[in-house]
Amino acid sequence: MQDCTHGDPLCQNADMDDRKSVEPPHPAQDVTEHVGYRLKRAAAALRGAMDKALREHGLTVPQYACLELLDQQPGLSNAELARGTFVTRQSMNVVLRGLQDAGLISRPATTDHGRALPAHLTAEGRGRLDAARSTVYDIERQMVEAVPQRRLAALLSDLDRMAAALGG
Amino acid sequence: MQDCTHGDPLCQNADMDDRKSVEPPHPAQDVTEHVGYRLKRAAAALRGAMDKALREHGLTVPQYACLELLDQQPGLSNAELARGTFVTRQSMNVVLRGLQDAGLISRPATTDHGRALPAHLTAEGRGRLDAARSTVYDIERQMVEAVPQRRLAALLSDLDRMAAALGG
DNA sequence: TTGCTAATGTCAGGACTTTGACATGCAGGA
DNA sequence: TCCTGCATGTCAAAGTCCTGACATTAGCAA
Repeated sequence: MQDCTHGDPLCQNADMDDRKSVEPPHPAQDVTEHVGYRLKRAAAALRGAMDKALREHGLTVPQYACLELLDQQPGLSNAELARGTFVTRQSMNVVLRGLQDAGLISRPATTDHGRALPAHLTAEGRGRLDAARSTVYDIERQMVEAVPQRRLAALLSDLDRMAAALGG
Repeated sequence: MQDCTHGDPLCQNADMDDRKSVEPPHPAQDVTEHVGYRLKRAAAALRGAMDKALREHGLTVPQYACLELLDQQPGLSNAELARGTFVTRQSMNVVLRGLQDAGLISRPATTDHGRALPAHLTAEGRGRLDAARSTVYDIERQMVEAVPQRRLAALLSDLDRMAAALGG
């Protein structure tokens, strides 16, 4: 059977089989067995890999996420981008200013209707995104290939279910 | 911004390698379809829920994770706790200092062998942990109950596989 | 012994993110 | 009309986290 896949000295339990048979409502005795811990671990691994890969392109993870969202849905506002990348409006505001200063996106100073300022990719921004996208997609492929293909859809669904259950 | 509701399992495409397949509304690749996006979303939801719940107990998420780890494995050092919570030694150092100032953990100023300083929960720290644990476990239960029980083990395994594939 | 490597704790600086707050603009009903 | 509620953009302050760097210590090999 599978052993402790996380290679740190923090997994000292030898009774994984017992726990699996008693998995219902009661939580496990070992935090490293908890769903939250695994989720955090996977997310941290993804974040770290993306961080390293994007640094070579002069982008941070939130910046890349912002560019990717703007590429698919041009004209998104600051608040919309914030919701799409799971950060606050204030954080996204900083990100947008950085991208704007770098000339990767453009935003009108004013608008004739409402307060939302639609952002758009510049030519340079699109180029930077295209360059960075390949490395990010490589990372994504590594993740996808690590899980059995027949379970991928279920995995995506379960991730969504968990997020929805927590009001994500 | 339109939200693509992927909560239903109908959103599964049989061929994983062909990313640009079905999905009537959006013909091309949609970032919200990517594993990384879903993972980030679920992790963000968990983080937010834990953040809100722990604030009532005067703890941050890293602080709680640190206490939980120390409860199960007393005597862990700063570096070991950092690895266990997926942050750097420096970040964990800050967390430990905060917990120490709050009187929730204790750490010797020196050691006779090596440099690692073993940390231990104080009585107050254990009490605070016990109080916070119930709310965190409630959140965890919400997550677990959102996914079909027969898929839970596979979900945990797949999360580990993805993390391992990225060198987590 | 001596030197090298790896791991640890710590400091400094910067980058990122959050909470809190305030002002602006639109849509609804009294 | 007014005005209340809601969403948005922005500023300020604090907290959090990271990268880079340095000194200390144990373990191992020549």
